[in-house]
Amino acid sequence: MVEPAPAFPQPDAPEAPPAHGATVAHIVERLRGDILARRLSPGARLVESDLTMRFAVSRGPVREALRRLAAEGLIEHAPHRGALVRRLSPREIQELFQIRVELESLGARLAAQADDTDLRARFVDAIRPIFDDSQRNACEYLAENAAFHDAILTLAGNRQLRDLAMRLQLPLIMAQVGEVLTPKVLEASVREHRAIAAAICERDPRAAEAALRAHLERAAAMAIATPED
Amino acid sequence: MVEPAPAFPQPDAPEAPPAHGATVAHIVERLRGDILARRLSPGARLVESDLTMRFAVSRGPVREALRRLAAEGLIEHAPHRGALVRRLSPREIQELFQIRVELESLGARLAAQADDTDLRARFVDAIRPIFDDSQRNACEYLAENAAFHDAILTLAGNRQLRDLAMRLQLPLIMAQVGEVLTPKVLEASVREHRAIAAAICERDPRAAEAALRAHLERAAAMAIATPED
DNA sequence: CCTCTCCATATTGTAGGACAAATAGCAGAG
DNA sequence: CTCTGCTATTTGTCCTACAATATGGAGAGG
Repeated sequence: MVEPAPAFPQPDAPEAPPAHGATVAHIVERLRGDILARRLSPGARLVESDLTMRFAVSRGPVREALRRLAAEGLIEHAPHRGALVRRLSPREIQELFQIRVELESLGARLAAQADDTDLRARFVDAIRPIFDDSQRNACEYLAENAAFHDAILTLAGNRQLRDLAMRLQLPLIMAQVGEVLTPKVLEASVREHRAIAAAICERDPRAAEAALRAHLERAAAMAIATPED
Repeated sequence: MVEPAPAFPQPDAPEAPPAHGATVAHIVERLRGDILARRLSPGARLVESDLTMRFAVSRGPVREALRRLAAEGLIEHAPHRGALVRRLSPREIQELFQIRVELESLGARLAAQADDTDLRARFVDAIRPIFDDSQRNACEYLAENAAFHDAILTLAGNRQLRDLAMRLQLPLIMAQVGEVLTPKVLEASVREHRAIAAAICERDPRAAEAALRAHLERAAAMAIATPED
């Protein structure tokens, strides 16, 4: 009784269930959204019976959804103890950033070397938002940031790399460190994005990699400097 | 009835089931072993009902095991079409090697910089087998190779990196390209391992990274040069 | 008064059966 | 020969039930 009821987003909204065969996917999406939007805070328990009621499905799909989220790294799962929303320690964040730097450096290099005219055109199109000069709030920035990094990896042309980067708890990290995103920080990030984009458009792999490394290393330093949530 | 029975490794051995709570893990291990040892060839179908009979468990654990293997990337899973043992295309292998190079380069760099005396001692101990001068067969080499690369990542001290590398279908790749491992190739690989180990022991990050890059790039070239299985 | 052991409860792990839905392969019509 | 429709296999989901385990509290003992 230490907790005043988990306070779920929608206690029992009708939740129009999707077509047959998409039940699990639906649950996964909902829960992922709740976790990344911090409607479910890190460390929160995910009890199967609660979820069966919330989504009006049986335990089977719920369990599968939890497994998938565990595979994505969004939740932790201990035998007989249930699932918890994952909480990243500063050390884990630091380690993940260290990996991300290498992965995205490779991506930037490959993107700068990409030859496909069509792909490059789509890249330019996808990153258009970063040239918008209006102020962004944290949420807008997170979306723009995700799209920008994804655009680079798409242009890079290494599908495995793109998949891997997406599955690397990057959203989780960003959600957890989202609080330090002051307007000044956001502005600096956007400027760095533009520098990276410029290097890629000019087909300068070294500059692109360097700019991306600088960008991520600054971000990592900031993220680690957030000991408490 | 177009198939003469999938010819499973052990059609219905007793399969002493482990303690409660370990059923899924048990199935996962068995199937993973079968896949990596190529007792289940790439493209083979994994039908749930067959597996329930083979392991004498219900569909629940089987489905969960398949999900976990899918998350590991060892099998592919399409809705209503079931699970197949994953088959890597040359392109995928190339892409994965490209990623692996970056990941392990980072690992080698970190390992060469590691300060922990105890960890270093354990590293030296773990890589002892690579200094054995006797001939290896392909299977022995694969085990030694896996242990060697794992030892580096352990010494590197970045747990996320180690986890990620292990879950990167590296074993699958090695199993799929295992056929090109002629004695001469093995010998060259072992020599390269020793060079990498030497650089790490001498705490020379640049040399360690360079040696590892060379090693993997040669391996990648060989792997891609294997169009057919 | 504090600590430790034991038990009741909540929750997960697994079984087994049932049915709907969707894919794939085959047969027959055009 | 190609296309259409059907059927069989397989998966997706649900339900119920029970075993096994962790958790937290009650009571005994120091």
